[in-house]
Amino acid sequence: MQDTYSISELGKEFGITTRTIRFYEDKQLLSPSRNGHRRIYTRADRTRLKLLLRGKRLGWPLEEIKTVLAMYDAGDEGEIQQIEYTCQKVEERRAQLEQQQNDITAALEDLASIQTRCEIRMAELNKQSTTDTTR
Amino acid sequence: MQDTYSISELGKEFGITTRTIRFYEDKQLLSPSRNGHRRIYTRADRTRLKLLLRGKRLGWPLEEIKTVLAMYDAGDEGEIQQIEYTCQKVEERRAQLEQQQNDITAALEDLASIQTRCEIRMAELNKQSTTDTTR
DNA sequence: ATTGACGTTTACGTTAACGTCAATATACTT
DNA sequence: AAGTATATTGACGTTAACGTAAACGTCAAT
Repeated sequence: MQDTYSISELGKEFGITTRTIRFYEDKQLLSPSRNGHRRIYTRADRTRLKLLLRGKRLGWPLEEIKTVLAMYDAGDEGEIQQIEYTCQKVEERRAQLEQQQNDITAALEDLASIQTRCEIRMAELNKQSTTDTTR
Repeated sequence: MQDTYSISELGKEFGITTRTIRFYEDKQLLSPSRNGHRRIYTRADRTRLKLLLRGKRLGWPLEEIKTVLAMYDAGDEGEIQQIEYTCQKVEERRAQLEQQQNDITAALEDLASIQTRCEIRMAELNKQSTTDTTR
């Protein structure tokens, strides 16, 4: 485990281009420190990117991912207003995640039924081929 | 439960614009019948749209949703090639869904921990306010 | 006969999320 | 000193997924 990473190292590790990483920075989702002009990513930066990509896999737009990342930062700081706002955002996100969970469950069930139909059809096809007049 | 639906009925029911529904048709995700020029949606069409929107909530691009919808249609028809292709697609999708499931589990855990931190911070703030010198 | 609600096609506009150069800098190696 | 690898910013291009607006058709109600 390294302490810091270059932009290309992170790109390789996560299978994304450096352009993409810079784009995320441009959109203020990342803010690495610099050594001169060069970007240096700490472990915290890397974790942030990891969370970002998880959001992507869940289909969230970057703006939404940004607010989620902000929740990580704002969870134990700031005044009442800020904390209550964070709490509310947490609840919203939880609701959406639960919706997604239900959607996934339903989708998996559908896939199972499609698979069953496939198997039945395969059996049919095998039957046909064994009694086939062309043999 | 109606037998058929107009485009605006479906739009209202699912909270999307008619433009969106027509766009999906243009992309060949739907293919309603017509009464003259007017589109008529059967229950099957409605189900298709419902599945489509579920895919959207899971963050799938329309092209991917299209192949998934094709799986529903191709599950019990066609020759070996076709069925095996469908089977393979089913597996791919299952893998992605399971990945998403894991991501959701992780995200929910993170939210829980953020919530805990929020509560701790709230307690701190309450403590401060009760012993506050400004009172 | 016209108004209003609903529908149609056609076409251009917009935003998000990058890709693709190009020109330049820096550092290490040979 | 020259080459190679890796980095930088800046600018323009691209694709997906619609939005928006124009111009028109149809039918029922006023």
